[in-house]
Amino acid sequence: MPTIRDVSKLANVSVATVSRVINQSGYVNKETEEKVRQAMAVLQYVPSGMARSLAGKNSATIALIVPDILNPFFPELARAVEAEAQERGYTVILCNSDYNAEKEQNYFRVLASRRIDGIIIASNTIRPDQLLALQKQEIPVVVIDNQYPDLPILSLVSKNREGAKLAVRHLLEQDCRKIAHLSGPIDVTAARERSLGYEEEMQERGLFVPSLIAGGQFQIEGGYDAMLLLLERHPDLDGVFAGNDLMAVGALKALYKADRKVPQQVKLIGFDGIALSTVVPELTTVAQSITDMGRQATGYLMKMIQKEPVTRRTYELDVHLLIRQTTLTE
Amino acid sequence: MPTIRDVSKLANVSVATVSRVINQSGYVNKETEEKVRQAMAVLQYVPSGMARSLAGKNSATIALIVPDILNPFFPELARAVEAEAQERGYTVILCNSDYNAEKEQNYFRVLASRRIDGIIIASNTIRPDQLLALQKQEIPVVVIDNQYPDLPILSLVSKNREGAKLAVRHLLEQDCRKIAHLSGPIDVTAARERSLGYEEEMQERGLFVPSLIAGGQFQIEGGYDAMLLLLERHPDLDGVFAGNDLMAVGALKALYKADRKVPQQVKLIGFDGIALSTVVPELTTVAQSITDMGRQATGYLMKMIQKEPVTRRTYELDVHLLIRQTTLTE
DNA sequence: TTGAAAGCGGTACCAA
DNA sequence: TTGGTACCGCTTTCAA
Repeated sequence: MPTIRDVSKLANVSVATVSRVINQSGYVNKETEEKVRQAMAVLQYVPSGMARSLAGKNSATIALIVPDILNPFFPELARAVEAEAQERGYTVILCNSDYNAEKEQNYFRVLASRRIDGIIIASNTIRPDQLLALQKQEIPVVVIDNQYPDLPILSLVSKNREGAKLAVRHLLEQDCRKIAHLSGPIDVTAARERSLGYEEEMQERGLFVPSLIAGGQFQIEGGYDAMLLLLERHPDLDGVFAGNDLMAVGALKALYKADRKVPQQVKLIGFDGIALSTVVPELTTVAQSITDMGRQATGYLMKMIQKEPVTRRTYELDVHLLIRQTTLTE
Repeated sequence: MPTIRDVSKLANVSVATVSRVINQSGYVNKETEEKVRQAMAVLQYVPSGMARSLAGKNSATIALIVPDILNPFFPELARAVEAEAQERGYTVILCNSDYNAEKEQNYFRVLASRRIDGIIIASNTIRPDQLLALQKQEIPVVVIDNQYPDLPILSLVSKNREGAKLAVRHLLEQDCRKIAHLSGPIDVTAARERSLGYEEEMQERGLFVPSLIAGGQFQIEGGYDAMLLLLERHPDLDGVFAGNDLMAVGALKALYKADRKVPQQVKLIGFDGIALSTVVPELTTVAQSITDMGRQATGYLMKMIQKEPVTRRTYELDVHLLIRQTTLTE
């Protein structure tokens, strides 16, 4: 691979000059610049990103840490982050922690050694003090799907509570009265918020019964098991609000197995709006703007990296009801 | 951030010595080593990966290029690649090309500038000459899901043709006689192979009719549209072999819309074995060992990176039938 | 407007 | 066993 020196020799100028034309910095004579560009073209020269980072300051690389790349929510997020980053000349390192705190720790070591410019974290295993530690090391961090109200941490979350209320209200409008809830892991903020939204809305109408709630992982399995449990407890339930779409799919399977017709006997609504939710029958869901979330997260991170002023607080994104087949009795 | 020099001062040794203990290379006195380790711990020293790469030779980074991160096949693949790479101390850069040749070209520039150690490519937009060019630049490449029989390119593919035959035979055993096929994009090797398998198997029994084939993208939409088309052409079809699981899901939706009962009236089988295929009803499919594929690809790549001898040819992976609900009349 | 040279944080060869 | 030091490829003063 040709180096900057090769170019400088071929163009008969100093490396400093070549560097200037590469970076469009400082004064360079038009003709000189042309000579240099010629030389670069001839040699097919591509500057070494590593050397640049070492000499300069930034690595033009950010990391995205997700807890479960198999959950379609995260590929969608990754896609948006990656697209936005690429447009700004940044490269994304994908870190999949598999909900494993140890793997996550390992990532932090690796990322530190790479002098990453910033991190987007969508993981619930992480503790706030770790985030603060990163910031003290001057590493900008944006958190997704988790919030720390009293800490100077920039985070992006959907209006989970509000979305849950939308969901419950929609079920009520469809004449459901015995509405169950499949809640996600309590240590996940989003899951808690959604459960709270459900609870508040049900309380308000005097419909709340604790045994209508069953918990599980944010996965198909978790939804399946929880649904089966609820059907046992309340064979007459007529509506289900699942903590996320994956759980809703699990619930769908359980309902199918238990011979409940969806939506005729039981109406079902999920949360997330992942593409997969267009199964048969298509899932009604509370959709998050996953792409917006990814793009915005990347945008905020870039601002922090460029030391532009950003308020480190929680930003909330709108959600909207996506009414499809599982709640409609046509 | 502390540097190797900070450590050397604190430990009262030279940077060379510190470097030796970091890399466990050369002779170092036990006690000296201990001193150095102490110093590293005190300073919380983490060597700069960039500097190491610049001075040494490799970047300990590989890239994974996928055409569509939203297709669950690829997150599964990415997960495996990432896991295997991490175990070997490598970092993975994820590149999502969205089936866009231009984006892909851009990636090549970026990756070259980063002096990536190797690339795993699961993209059909790429041309063999580009792969050869990479190899000429000493950049090891492993291709997934595409093959170049006459070129010295290491590639990993599932036994697509054989899998297709398995699928068709299974449908035949379930008494299907009018079996349609939703084929993927012809420029994707895997899609072609699967179509060929279907064709051969049908020909052999004198069941082949060209109009039983309809093509589309390897996505839900593509399957949906193709299925609708086929139903129009052959309202009496009783079996469907979809080019991949996503298309099968689309087909499921179309069949549902057309009021065909699956599996009672029409039996359906997909290809891939992605987790999502456990929708309702659960999809029978020809499963690839996606995780194996990812791990093996990474393994071969590592061998090439370490200049171990590897035969650059096409390696085929077994597939197996995963019989679930869409082909079973209980 | 251009060039010389001092780093950036390591590695590795050669002496001591 | 250890240390001195010349790079790796690029950026960035500082002078010319």
